[in-house]
Amino acid sequence: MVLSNSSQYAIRILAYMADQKDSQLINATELAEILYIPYKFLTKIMTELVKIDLVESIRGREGGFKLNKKSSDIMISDILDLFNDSIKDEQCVLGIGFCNGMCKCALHDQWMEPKLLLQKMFRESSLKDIAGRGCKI
Amino acid sequence: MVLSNSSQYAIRILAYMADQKDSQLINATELAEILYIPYKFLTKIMTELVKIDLVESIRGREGGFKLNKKSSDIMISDILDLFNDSIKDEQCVLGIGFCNGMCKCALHDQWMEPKLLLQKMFRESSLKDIAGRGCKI
DNA sequence: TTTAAATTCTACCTTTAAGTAGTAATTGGA
DNA sequence: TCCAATTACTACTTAAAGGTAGAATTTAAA
Repeated sequence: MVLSNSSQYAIRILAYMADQKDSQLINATELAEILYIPYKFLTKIMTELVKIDLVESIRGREGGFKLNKKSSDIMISDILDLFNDSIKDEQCVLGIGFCNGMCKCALHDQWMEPKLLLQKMFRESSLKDIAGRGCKI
Repeated sequence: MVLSNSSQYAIRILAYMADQKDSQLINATELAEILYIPYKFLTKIMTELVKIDLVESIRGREGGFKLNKKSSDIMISDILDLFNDSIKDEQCVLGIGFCNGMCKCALHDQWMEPKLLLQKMFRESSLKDIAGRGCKI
C-alpha cells in the first residue's frame, strides 16, 4: 500500500472540507458520518492536523473545524509529511539506506521515473486541485 | 513505504542468486550473512519462495537453494504477488474500494500516471535486468 | 551407522499501525 | 448559572507485520 490509512483519511477529510463553500465550520461527528471514518480515529487525526496548522479548531458548543489556509496552498505532500508517507529524494526502494548516483541498489534505475512522478503528484497537487473531483469522497 | 520488508528482502535475495554464475547452490546461512538479513526471517521467506516454485531447495547436508527458472523469466511482480505488494489495476490510492473511469476518487486522475509506471517497473523488470546492478546488494 | 549440516514446520514474541474508551476542558445558548 | 455540544487528552485494545526459538526432517560425508 502506497499510503497509510491515516494519510488516506486525512486527504479525504481535507479534500471534503476544501469542497465546502466559504470555509464554514464542520464538526467531527458530521465528518465521520459523511466520510465513513471511525469517529474516534477521525478526532485523533483532526487534532494532529490542528497541531501542524493545516486546520483551525473552534472548541465548545457550536465548534468545529475549518481549513487554516487557502485550499490552493495546502499540498498533498504537506499532509503526507505528518504521517511519514512522503517519498524522500534518496529513499531506496529496496530499503538499503539511501540511494543516489554514487551508491545505488539493483532497482535504482527502474525506480527513478515512478518515484519522480509520485513526488510530482504529491508535491504539485493541492486540495483545490482535487476537491470535488471524483464521485467517491 | 512502497514495498514491505518481506518484498524488499525477497527481491534482494533473488537478485543476488541470479547474479551467481551457473546456478550454483547457496545456503541460507551464506545468504543471511552476505545480505544482512536476519537468518530466521530469511529462511521463512525462502520456504515461501520454494512453495511458489521460484526457487528450488535441496535439503540436507550440502543442500541449499537455487533459482528454479531463468532469471529473465522471473519478474519483480512475481515476487510482489507473494506478499500482496503488487499494484492492482483498479487499486484506489485513497483506499475507497476500486477506482475506474466510472467511479473514481478525488486523486484518481493524478494517480493514473505514477501507477502505470509502478506497474511497468514491477511487471517488466526481470531478475536478469537488475542482477549485479548497483553497488548495494 | 552415526553425525553434522542443511531445510522445514509450528509456535511464539515484539513492534507498529489502527482503532476504541473514557474523561477533561471549553464554550455558546437556554 | 447550568447544560449540552463540542474538541483535546490519556490510556488502552486489536490486528498485522516483522522477527525469533526450538525441534523435526532430510541427506551426504565421515
